[in-house]
Amino acid sequence: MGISIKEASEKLGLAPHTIRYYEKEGLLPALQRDEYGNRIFEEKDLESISLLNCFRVTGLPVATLKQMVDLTLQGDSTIPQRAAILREYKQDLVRQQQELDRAFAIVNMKLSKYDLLEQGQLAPQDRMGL
Amino acid sequence: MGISIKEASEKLGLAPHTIRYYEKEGLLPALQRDEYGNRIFEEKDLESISLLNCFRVTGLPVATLKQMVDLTLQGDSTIPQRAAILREYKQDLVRQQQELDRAFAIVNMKLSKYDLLEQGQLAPQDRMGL
DNA sequence: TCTTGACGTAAAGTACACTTTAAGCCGTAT
DNA sequence: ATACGGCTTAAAGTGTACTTTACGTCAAGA
Repeated sequence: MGISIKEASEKLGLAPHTIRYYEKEGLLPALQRDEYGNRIFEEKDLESISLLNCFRVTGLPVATLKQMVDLTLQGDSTIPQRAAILREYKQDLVRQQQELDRAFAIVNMKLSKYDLLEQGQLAPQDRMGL
Repeated sequence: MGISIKEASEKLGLAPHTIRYYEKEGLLPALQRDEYGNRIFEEKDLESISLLNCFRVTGLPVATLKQMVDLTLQGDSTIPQRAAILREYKQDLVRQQQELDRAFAIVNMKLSKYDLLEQGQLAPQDRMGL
């Protein structure tokens, strides 16, 4: 049925330690164990972890994820609080999007400038920092 | 002519300490001082710091920024190395862009689902984690 | 049987980027 | 004249998210 932490780790691209850490922090409250106490991962667990990881790598702190999980365990009455957290998080995603756009623009500009310089097409006074 | 660290800090939205930290790490090698040793910031310094900050908040480590600054100080012969760093960084920006897109999609889906649930329009079995 | 490898826990350690602390100098306002 | 606010330095401290270590259990293969 379910898979081991090693297999889950490989499917998710996360270290086994990181998954144990997430469980210890209360991010995976429904994880099953086998007769020896080993964690068993089903498809829904992999999806949960993948979602947690997606939010994590885009800047949502572990503590906030924990808060969301706890609210979810309390039932539908906490939906307004969860929605509030998500709306704030979304604002942050927008900010990150803007920063990413700016970084892209600068990198592309510099890379084309480097190309021209390597071909000797650009005068020195047209150069810029970094 | 130039402005103080306090003013620069306000213009950039960075703590004065952070700017001093960047200078100490070698990220600002050309910063001028006044007769009392106080840092003086000109427009080009603000631009440099703003660029450094843009790259930083989009995941480029301080150590890599330092590497770029050092290479730049060595002249045009290091352009190939700088271009290589920027290309790798750009790859990472693409990865971040994808993660951001996924996070946006999930957040939007959840927010609309919350809206429907609050209106009692959605059956319980249609609900999802978090 | 015994070693190997994967799993477990708890706790300490690491990496990164600041951030705070401590101590001191400088020019102006009271 | 002396206290205040802003600047300086060097070094220690903080927060976050892992990551590593140390130690122990278990089941299968040589």
